[in-house]
Parts: sequence; C-alpha cells; structure tokens
Amino acid sequence: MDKRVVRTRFAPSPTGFMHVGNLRTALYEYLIAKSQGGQFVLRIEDTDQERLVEGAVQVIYNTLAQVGLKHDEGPDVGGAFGPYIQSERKNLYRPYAEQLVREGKAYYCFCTKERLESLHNEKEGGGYDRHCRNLPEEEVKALLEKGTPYVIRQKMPLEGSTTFHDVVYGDITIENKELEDQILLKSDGYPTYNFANVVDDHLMHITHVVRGCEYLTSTPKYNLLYEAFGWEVPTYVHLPLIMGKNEDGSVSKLSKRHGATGFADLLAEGYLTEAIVNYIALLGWCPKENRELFTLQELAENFSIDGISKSPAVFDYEKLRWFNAEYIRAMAPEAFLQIAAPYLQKVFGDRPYDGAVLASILQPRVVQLTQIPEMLDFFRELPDYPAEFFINKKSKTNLENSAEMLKAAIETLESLPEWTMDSLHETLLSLAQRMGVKNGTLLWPVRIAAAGVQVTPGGAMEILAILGRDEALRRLRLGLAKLN
RNA sequence: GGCCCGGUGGUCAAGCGGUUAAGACACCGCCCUUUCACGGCGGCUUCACGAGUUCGAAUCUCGUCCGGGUCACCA
Repeated sequence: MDKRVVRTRFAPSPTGFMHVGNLRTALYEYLIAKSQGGQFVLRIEDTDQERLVEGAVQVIYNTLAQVGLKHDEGPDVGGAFGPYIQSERKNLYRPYAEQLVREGKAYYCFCTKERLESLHNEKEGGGYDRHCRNLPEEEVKALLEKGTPYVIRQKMPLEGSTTFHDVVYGDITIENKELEDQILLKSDGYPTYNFANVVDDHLMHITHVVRGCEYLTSTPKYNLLYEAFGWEVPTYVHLPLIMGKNEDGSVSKLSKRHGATGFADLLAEGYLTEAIVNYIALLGWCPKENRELFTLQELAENFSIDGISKSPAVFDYEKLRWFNAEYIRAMAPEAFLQIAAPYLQKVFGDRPYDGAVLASILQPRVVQLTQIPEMLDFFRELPDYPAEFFINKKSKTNLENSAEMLKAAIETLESLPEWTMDSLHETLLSLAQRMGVKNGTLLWPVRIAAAGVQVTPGGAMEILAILGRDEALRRLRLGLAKLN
C-alpha cells in the first residue's frame, strides 16, 4: 500500500443510535481523507457481545448514506482489508495477544471479576494491582490446563513516561505509572476496543486515527502497543468534545438531557440533513475563508486539520435553526414542497392546494419543518375569532370600516374571472386605490376574515389564493356577518 | 482525588508579538411592508486573574482560578 495515501476510518459500535458527536467524528474522518484524496473506511466495532442491538448496523449504513459520507471500504461494500466487522475478525486477534505474552510484553490474568470489583471498592482510584503480572510459569500453565478463565493483559512499563504527538493538541506526555495493565483479550475471547483498534488500524493501513478527545489520556497505551509490535504509529487527530448547556448554566458532554442529540431525533424535529452536516462541521472547525454555508462537497474542498479547534464547543440549537432556515429558503420550491409534503398533509389532507403560493409564503418563514402544521392550521379550519381582531390602529381599521371593506372586497372578488395570485393582487390593490384608502385598511380585514388569526404567514392575497374561491368567499362573508 | 486537556462577548469563532480585537447566531432599535417573516441599516456585550519576558502581549513563560475529560473483561 502506498504510504502517502491518507486512510481514515469511522469505527462506531452498533448501538442503534447515531449521536451527533459520532456523526461529527465520521464527518471529519471523511473530510480529512477526501480533502487529501484519501480513502474513508467503515469498520464496525461489535466486540461487546453483551451490548448487541438488533438492526443497529443498518442505522449506521443509512445515516452515512443519507449524509453522503460514502465509504470506500466497509462491510457492505467490501475492500482489500476485510472483514470489516470485528466480530468476524475474532480469531485474528488472539495470535497477536499471545505473541506479546511470549515476548514478555503481556501476561495471562486469572483474577475473577469479583476480585477486581472488590479491589475497585477497597481503595479508590486503585485500579488493578497487577496480581497476575509475575505469576510463576508453572502456575500459569497449571491454571491454563485446568481451563481457568483468563484475560490477557498488557504489561505497562512501571517507570518513565510516554510522549505522543497529536496534530491538534501537540505533544502530550503521561507518566507510565498512570497506565493500568489494560486488558487486551477478554475472557470470552473477544478483544477489547483498545486492542482491536490498534490491530485493525494497523492491518487496514489507517494513517490518521481521528476520534474524540475523551481518548486523549488512553493514547499512550496505544502507542505502547504499536511499539511492542514494532508497528508504525499513526497520526493522531483528537477532536474537541461537543458539549451541552445544563439548566444551571454549566456544560457537560452533550447528552439526551440537553435535547435531541441523535441524528434521527434531529430529523424528526424538522431539521434538514444538509443543515445538520453544515452546522456540526463548524462545531470545532473553522474554515480559512470567513463563511459558513458549505455543502459536503465544499467542505471536502476546504477542510484542513489546522482549522480544528482545541476547546470544547457548546451545541447551540439556535444556530442550527438558523442554518436550517437558510437551507429551506435556498431550496427550489418543488424540492421544498416535497420534503414538506408529510406536514402539509396534516393541514390539507386530500384537499388540493396551490403549491407555488404555499412554498412562497412558507419558505421564508419556516425554520423547522415541524412548525408547518401549526403555522397553517387556520387553513384546515377557520378558527372562532372575536370581532375585535378587525381593529388595527396601524392599518386604520375599526369595526365600521372593516365591514365596509369586506363588503366591497366580496363584491369585487365574486366577479373575479380568474382566482390567481396575480389577479387577486391586481384587483385588491386597485380596489383600495379606488376607495381612496391605504392598502392596509382594505387588506387587514380581508386577511383577518380569511384566516381568523391575527398573525399569518403570507398576506391576504396569498391566503385567498390558497383557500380557493369558494372557501375564501365563504370566510369573507362569515367575517362580514360578524360585524353586522 | 490523581492524571490529561482547555479558557477571546450568552453561543460558534478569526487572531499566531504592533489590528479601531473580524465575522456568524441570539438579543435590541430603525427602515421596508399587507400581519408575521424575509431583506437592508445600526446597536449591545469579549481577550478569566496575577506575575514575568519585551520598546510593545489576546498572542510567549510561570502561577492561580475556573471548566471539561479520563481513571471498566464499554466503546
């Protein structure tokens, strides 16, 4: 394999839930690879047999596909370094672990979970006491022959320190005495995440290990493993965490209590895929150029590792909403109507509606698609409203002239040959002119009568157009009746 | 608690020894206007603190404080 080719991997464990933090990691991994003409690999890390979730792998495939993070290799698309699911690689890890045992860099540990637990409870922060680190060879052999369950642990150096380099955080040094003799192979024969990760990243020729910075302090263990095997250490890229704001003003790792944190949750709340991607790309990364709107393609063209920030970023739903609104406004009306269809269905049912007019009033106003039904509810059914709604100071309307306006409007509109935005527009404006009143004086009562609410998306003409002649006229007459 | 990382407005952030310390979101005001939006214009708020180094520090060093992460047969 050509060493110059950048290869990154997204290595999620299938939990059935795509947290935005994970999604951002995947995005950056993709962008780092693609911005340098590299390859992006998907690997499923399902070594925890107790946590398997049905259908979870499919969620990963679907999310990546929907977001547009196309992987070059993976369980579903194949590749030269498969299999890409760790459970299918199970037998491959043991020889590596045993190699380290032979070389004196790892050892069998027969301690029971109970012992470890009590150890944990006894002295706080104690950790494993390396009880089995120096068991006599005969004893190990005897225990092994008896079939005693065991794990394989890595022998950490007792003294000195380990320094590694991270592209975003620089050199980081950790005292070796802080490092626990971590488990490589679990008693069920599966490797631990840490071990499988190193072995697979090496075998799959991953050049850049990109992950959240919660792994920063365990990175020396990785390096020690690479060293033990004599493998080349990858480039580390640790990402700042995404935080959520708590009610008391403090922040902590973004979690459910902060609101929607899953990609699917965000979609259900009416956010667009492109807006989510654009927003999370900017959470912890800043482009050279001072701009914010990027397609995935444009992100790949502009991404560079030195723009990654060191400090944690608070997930701001307000900003996400702004991105969403921007994307909605930028859509072609047809495309907008298509994604809005399920929400429009709630309002109009099977009734036909003028899509063009609807899109024109909705697109500048909708921030989250989920707002649509509420925003348009007055179309579904005319609300019961008080006559006082007709009184508006700025439009110079009162109960008397509102009746007058409605009467005139009804008469004019009844004979309107064509019920379109253009003709409504022209007719109503010229009517106001003829009556010698400002536009608002005529249009306020018309809009109130047509909608039955004081605040509406769009103006009187749009509402009339969408309502259609019969319903529009019916509502205007109802309004007039309210004033007599 | 030990260790690790961070700290520019409420939030995301630019900045890499000399700037009037960008920009965006949010908020406030004005304009536009057919209500609400959109759009336009303007405003508000920031270098955590203290010592150094330097002619000069948001930028470099140290300390303090604050915040976060991590200490599993989870990943």
